[in-house]
Amino acid sequence: MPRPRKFHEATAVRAARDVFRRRGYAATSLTDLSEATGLGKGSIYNTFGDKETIYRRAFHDYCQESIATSDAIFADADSGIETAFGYVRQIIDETVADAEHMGCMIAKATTERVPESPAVLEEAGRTLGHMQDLLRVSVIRGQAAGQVDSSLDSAQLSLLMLCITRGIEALGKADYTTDDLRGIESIIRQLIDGYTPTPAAE
Amino acid sequence: MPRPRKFHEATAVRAARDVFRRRGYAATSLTDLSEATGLGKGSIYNTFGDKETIYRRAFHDYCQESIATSDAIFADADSGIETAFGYVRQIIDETVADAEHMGCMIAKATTERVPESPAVLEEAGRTLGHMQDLLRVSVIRGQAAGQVDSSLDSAQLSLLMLCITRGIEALGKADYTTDDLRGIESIIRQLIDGYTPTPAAE
DNA sequence: AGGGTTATGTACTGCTCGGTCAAGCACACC
DNA sequence: GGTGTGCTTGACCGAGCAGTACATAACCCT
Repeated sequence: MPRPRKFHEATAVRAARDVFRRRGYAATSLTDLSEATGLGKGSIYNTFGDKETIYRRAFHDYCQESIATSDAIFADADSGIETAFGYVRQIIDETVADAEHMGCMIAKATTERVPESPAVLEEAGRTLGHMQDLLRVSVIRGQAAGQVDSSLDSAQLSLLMLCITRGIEALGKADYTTDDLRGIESIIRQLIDGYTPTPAAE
Repeated sequence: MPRPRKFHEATAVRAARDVFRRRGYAATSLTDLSEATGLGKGSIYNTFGDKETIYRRAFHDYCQESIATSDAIFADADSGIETAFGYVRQIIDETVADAEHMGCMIAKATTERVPESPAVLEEAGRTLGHMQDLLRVSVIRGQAAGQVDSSLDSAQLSLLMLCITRGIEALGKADYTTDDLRGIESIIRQLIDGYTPTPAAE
């Protein structure tokens, strides 16, 4: 009986997400969102509630998409540690390809909204945790396959790699070149490949 | 002949800096700045010009202070690579001690203001470049002292370490624990210490 | 075809924003 | 101690903000 919506909710969320990603939370006005989504303010409030809620939806959408992309990369389980390097490479490619410098929304969200918004912190933490889990599986398989020395702590190593991806993202925003970022990938690969435990130190 | 200012300019900049660091650029109002500095709006405009200019001054101040702190750490030239690890440790300590989650202003500035503000990008790039230079000297000395394998590319390795500090900063905002961050320090140290070039791969 | 229900568009609210400005004030110099 | 300079104060501006109210429109079901 009710009048149906004439817009697609997920599409609107994605449009809002891109605006937030470009401008950040505070600098995005409802008018911006209205223009980007094509919805009137009334519809926005009717559908989502206030600005904070739209942002959360948009951020959630971004995180889900990131997770899906990563899952796809890590689906190739047989390559062991190579899969993890592939993920690092993917982050580099994304960073480099991001000509508009929108940047990763997880970084943007935590930087701008934490500690003000616990919901953002929680979603970001969960998403990063997922990435680390994927990396860790890859590390462990690499250890099983003899690609990675088994004495290395897989939790620490996977967190290091997560940390490096976050760092790459940050450096990308400061205009470091593709070659610079690839150099990071290459040296960490070299260090992991060339690691042999010394008898003295554990 | 003119009436002298009754405030200390550098003190006002520091107060403004802290507000910007906490709230970010867009979310900081002139009223916030006025309250934090104790100056009237008129005085602020008279002294600094518009909001953008105050921000740049504040950011510049932050970068200078970061550089000074880092220079002090790296002044101990004899420790070679240990100095670089000390720097990483310092970033961890800062991140952990930052109970208010203000975060590093370089990260905040590049995330929020790039590409909109080229001046911010430039200042951030210069500051990060300085850090990398310090790290690189430390790496090279470490190689000379036999702490670090000489076949490793010092530019790449120093950029990797810079990258890791940026990553640590980012993870800190997502509430990773002190132990997690220390684990990152420990594993990168282990990788560098335990690296031996394989005859096959360079 | 009509009615119930919800979506939509628009005008509007009260507020706060960044920024201005004029009037007075305090000091260093004469 | 007067005078001029430029600092300070606080009222003020138009614009844009997040959010609301309400009349109207569109659809499904009966």
